[in-house]
Amino acid sequence: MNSRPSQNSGNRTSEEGRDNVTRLSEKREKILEGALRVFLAQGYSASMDAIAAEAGVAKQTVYSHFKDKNSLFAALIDRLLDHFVSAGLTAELLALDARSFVRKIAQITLSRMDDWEYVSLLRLIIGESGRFPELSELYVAHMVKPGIEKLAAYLRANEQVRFSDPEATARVIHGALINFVILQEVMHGKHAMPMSRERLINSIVDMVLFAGEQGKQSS
Amino acid sequence: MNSRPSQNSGNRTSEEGRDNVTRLSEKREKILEGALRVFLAQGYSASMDAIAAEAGVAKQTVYSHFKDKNSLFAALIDRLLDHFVSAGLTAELLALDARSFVRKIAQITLSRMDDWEYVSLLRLIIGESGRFPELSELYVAHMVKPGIEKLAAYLRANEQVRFSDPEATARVIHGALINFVILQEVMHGKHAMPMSRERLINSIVDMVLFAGEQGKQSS
DNA sequence: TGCGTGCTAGACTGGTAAGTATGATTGATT
DNA sequence: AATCAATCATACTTACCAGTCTAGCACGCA
Repeated sequence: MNSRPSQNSGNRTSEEGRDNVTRLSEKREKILEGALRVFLAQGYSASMDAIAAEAGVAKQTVYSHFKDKNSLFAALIDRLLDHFVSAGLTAELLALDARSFVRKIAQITLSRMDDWEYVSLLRLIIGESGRFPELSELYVAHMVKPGIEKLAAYLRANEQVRFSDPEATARVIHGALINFVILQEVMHGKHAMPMSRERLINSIVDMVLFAGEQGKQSS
Repeated sequence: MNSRPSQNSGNRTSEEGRDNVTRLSEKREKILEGALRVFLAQGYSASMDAIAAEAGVAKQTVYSHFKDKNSLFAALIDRLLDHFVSAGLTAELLALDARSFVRKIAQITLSRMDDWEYVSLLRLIIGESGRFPELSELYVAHMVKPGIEKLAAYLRANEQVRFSDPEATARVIHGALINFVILQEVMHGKHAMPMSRERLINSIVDMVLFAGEQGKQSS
């Protein structure tokens, strides 16, 4: 179990002639990558020995870059949240008509179902939201809130649809999408209750467009 | 930390004259109740000593009723799933008109936000869905699938609405509701992005009714 | 050449936890 | 009164783990 030979046997093989700063961040990078794999696979209970081994680095090196397990974990989640912050929702999307816009948003959101890292991160953040409420609040503040707000802003601004409460409507759309990811992938529901993404997307698009249309006619 | 005096000091106080079977299940019950509080509060990493102490029972007694920690955990989750299996969705609800029906379903689902046990169970099952995939599959099979199927059956049968894909529509509704619980309570999002249940419910009801109406007119 | 820095492997400390073992107590049964 | 089964408190074994410590190695710099 811990008989990992660890390729680099204590010496710096000649091919690394970079400056200090670069080397420093290289180790830090390796540690974060190892921590990513181990934490996402095993949860917070993963051992620091396992992380050091996975990173191909001495345990002491981990502690020279991160104060303790908590700090490493928090730094990793921070990093992951940065990485996943929806770069989507910008510029060209906003120019789309309502039908294409909603469909595109849905496709982008659901495409993350294929990303093991994203699915594991979701599970980890929800699972540790008792022990680390700050981290789940970070997730909400950095990934959920901006996404819903942009979606709501689009719904409010677009001429083709009108909702009495665009904020709440945005939540319905977002919730339907994210919960699909949680049900199918995080909770392994795809075997017991399979459903194609297209069917979900079509339903969402229909509901939004029909309801948005209706909103225009009344009031 | 473990200086808990444990009221009952090794003797059965006279007021319990029940038969063996009753006493047996009484202990088992106490253990499960202690395990419930401790597991839901601390997650699977809770210690067996803590559980025994919380249950007011000797550790050995725990092991005489449950093979090991895994079995106790699984038995507890089973029990909790049974307890939460939506007794709703029966009889009188089905007789309601579409608007009242959807609203009622939504209110029932969201009312669980106030239930600490339900919120903690959700967090626990999702968090441990990596380590215990069977349990999350149990959750899906026992709580999610029946609920969505009943909802879909209603949508399919009701005359007032028509959807091209009632199954998918049911998922949208369910996802919007459950994700609201997860966001607001499990992930502590209610401070960063507050929203009243009524607003969400109104949006869902509007979307469902407008879209269901539209489905009738076309096709 | 010699020093400092960042790293390495590995041992160690102190604490916690799962599961087992022991021996006593108690109430029910015979 | 003797026995049995369930329970109790406590201590033990084994294992893991966070975090520290040691001693040595390799590279860069002066």
